[in-house]
Amino acid sequence: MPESATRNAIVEKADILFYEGGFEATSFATIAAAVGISRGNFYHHFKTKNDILDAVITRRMERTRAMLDAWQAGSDGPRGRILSFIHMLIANRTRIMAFGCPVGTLCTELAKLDHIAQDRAADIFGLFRDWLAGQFLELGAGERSEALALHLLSWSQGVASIATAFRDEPFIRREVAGIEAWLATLPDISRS
Amino acid sequence: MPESATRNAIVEKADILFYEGGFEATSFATIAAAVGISRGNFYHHFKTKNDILDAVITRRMERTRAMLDAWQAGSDGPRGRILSFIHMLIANRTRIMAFGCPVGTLCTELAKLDHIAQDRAADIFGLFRDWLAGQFLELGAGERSEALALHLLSWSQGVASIATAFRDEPFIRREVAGIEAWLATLPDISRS
DNA sequence: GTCTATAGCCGGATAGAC
DNA sequence: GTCTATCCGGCTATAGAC
Repeated sequence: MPESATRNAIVEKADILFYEGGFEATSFATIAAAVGISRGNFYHHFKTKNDILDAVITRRMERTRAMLDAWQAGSDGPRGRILSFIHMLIANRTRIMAFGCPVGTLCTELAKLDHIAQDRAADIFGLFRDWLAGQFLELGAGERSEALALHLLSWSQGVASIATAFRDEPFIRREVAGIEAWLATLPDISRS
Repeated sequence: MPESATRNAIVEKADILFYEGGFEATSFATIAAAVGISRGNFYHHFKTKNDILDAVITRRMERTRAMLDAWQAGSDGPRGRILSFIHMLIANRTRIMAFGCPVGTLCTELAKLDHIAQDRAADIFGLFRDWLAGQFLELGAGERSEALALHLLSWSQGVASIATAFRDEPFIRREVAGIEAWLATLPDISRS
């Protein structure tokens, strides 16, 4: 996997276009035009469409890890770090109302296509799940940590889904407030 | 809109195929083959792909209304009727893990395609929202009824999304139990 | 109403010149 | 590495026979 400015540009644009328009609906021609290269050049970097998808998922994994690491480095404590996760819903609200959650919508589309990369896409969710479970563990949730992580992941997915269907921004803010209230009810053994 | 056995068969198969494979990925040829007719015959009944989508959405609206009416006719009281809604997650768990929620995934796909029928698809959610709001109103939730309806709709969407990504049936059952517990915490003024 | 045949376009993918 | 040119197949959609 050699570093190449063109290759990086392709993956970056494909990432955006897959999110905004869906994987299948995004053609090579669309990506090539967005990058500003010919279709022929495209095939020098990626043999098949699945190769691009693979690269996009890899990119998303890397960026997700980097984001989680950055949150981890912030000295907010587990509760503050979970809030960082929750507040993505507010920060990205406009794009969520237009296109849904990037991870959830990709997983769903790949499921319907019965695509080979299904599980790799779900691994992005896995990064969030494991990181959140780590925070809940620090809060003292013990064995319930992973269930709580999945619950919170699921909650955010539901908010994204309904927000997309109804383009309802107040709904997002109301639900985020609800999540914060829920989080506040959890005991914190880390403050002792 | 004349009644026709062939037309009905087309809409019925298209409904299933759109759900299982997605709207855009499902071709006329696929539907025609599933129904057992030629593509030419197809165009006698539907001029464009959007026409089929319209018919599918109309069909889903009708079937949703019928289902909600049936639940309403059951004499369980508002809390029992809300449980009927929740238990769809269990009853349809296998298909949800494979293809997600029929309504949510359609709305999301149409959003990405920036499709004209986006709002009509969201109207199916609207039927559930309004019906659920009616139940919460009966429970005495007053002005909070619609927010509670959207919250429950969102919750079920989140469960469907995560269940699809991880194919995790125990997760579905755990979350359904969580929803039931949440429902039990709501006061009921209808029993007086 | 149902069929066959076909137009015309666009998708992914390849070959080869520069 | 980048381009142009091109192949092949599947797609939506139409025309017209039966």
